[in-house]
Amino acid sequence: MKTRGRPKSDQKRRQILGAAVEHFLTEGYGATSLDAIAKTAGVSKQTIYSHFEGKSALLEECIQDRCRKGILAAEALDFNESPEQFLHSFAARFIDTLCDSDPINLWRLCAAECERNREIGEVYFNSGPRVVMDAVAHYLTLANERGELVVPDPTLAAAQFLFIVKGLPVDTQILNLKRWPYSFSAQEYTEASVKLFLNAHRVCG
Amino acid sequence: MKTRGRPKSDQKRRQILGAAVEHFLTEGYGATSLDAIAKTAGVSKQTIYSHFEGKSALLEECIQDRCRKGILAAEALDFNESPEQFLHSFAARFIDTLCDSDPINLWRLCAAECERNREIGEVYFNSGPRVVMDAVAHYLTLANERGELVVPDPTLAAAQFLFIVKGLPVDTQILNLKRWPYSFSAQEYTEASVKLFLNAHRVCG
DNA sequence: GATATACTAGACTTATGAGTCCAGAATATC
DNA sequence: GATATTCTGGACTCATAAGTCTAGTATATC
Repeated sequence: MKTRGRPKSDQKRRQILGAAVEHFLTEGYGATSLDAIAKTAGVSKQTIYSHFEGKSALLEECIQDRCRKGILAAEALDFNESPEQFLHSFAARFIDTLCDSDPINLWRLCAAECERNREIGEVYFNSGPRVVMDAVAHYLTLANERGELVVPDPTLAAAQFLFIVKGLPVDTQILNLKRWPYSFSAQEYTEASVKLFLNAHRVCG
Repeated sequence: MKTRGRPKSDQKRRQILGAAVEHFLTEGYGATSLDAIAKTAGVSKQTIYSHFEGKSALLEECIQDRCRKGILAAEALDFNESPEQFLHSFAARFIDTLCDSDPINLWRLCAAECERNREIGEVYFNSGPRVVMDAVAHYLTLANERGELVVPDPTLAAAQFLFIVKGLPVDTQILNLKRWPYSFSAQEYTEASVKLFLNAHRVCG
């Protein structure tokens, strides 16, 4: 079903979305102007209004778009690895992904705006954290069935694992501290956290 | 050493700070106007500029002020309790304190603004998280010495404990989700997290 | 009482930005 | 080629807000 006249360009739409993400992430919602987005996108302001309802709707679509792209490459997971292997490599990659400036700024943006726009929190949670949690929970279910770990509630355990691993490095990054404020290194923390988790769930002979 | 003329009123200063905190926390930095703060404080705009350098400096002082007041009542801790008692009650109170709308909004505010104002992150960390971490680390040191728990690095372990306990409930609150998205309750999560920690650090044999 | 400073109320400047409007050029369908 | 729609570029409206200024009043010290 084609309509008369010139069709809207998907190319332009992507340009706008890309420029908007860039500005929103680095400058925040309030400090970003549509004129700036238009200029960066190489597009006239009117075109933005032709593709999106307004600034707020544009933000929602940006979050959605960015979450989809930002998901941890879950396809590369090997669910047959031992708990030690799997959780260590998962933790390392998870932290590596999350502590980049883009995901950090995305979280800042969501945290700041989701009080005034409730869709944002939903969109973020469902396309980000939820997916990662499900992947870990799936592995823990398997490990439990294989008798490698004792995990009565894999979903709960997955949440615990992710929060203990990400909590400190991510919060530290978010606060933008001038220097690392702890007596231990980031790597030490990650490894200790994986060990803590394994230790708590190990099979007692 | 008194100066000539009418002295600046500390009362006015507190009024301004109180009103500013209120607006910044509920509306965010960008959406708060100095006119609104002046009106709420019952003070003229000029008086704000007489007490503070400008909007940005006012924000810094607000964060500092709010952190001091928001610190968990650490004085009521009983370091002689058993690990089970201490950690359970600590976790419950910690979550209770953090999940109130004020601390949540304070975190949102810090997260959003500390990229553009690096002092904010420092102030927040030192007057908030640092203090709580130190208290827990102190208890874990004692418990380790008493042989109740095996805790090689109390500071690191304290961080792990706090992040596993707070992570899920706080993040959920921040994202402002419409309904609780997990298969377990918040209370179940907290208790399971304390147990996980105890289990990993328990004295074997 | 003289003087210096704080405070008020509101006007004022300046800038910025969301959203609209329009005339013309580009690109699609019929 | 007629027609419908998009895209452009810029002008335009309207609102808001940071920060300044001023004239008058209040409150402190000397």
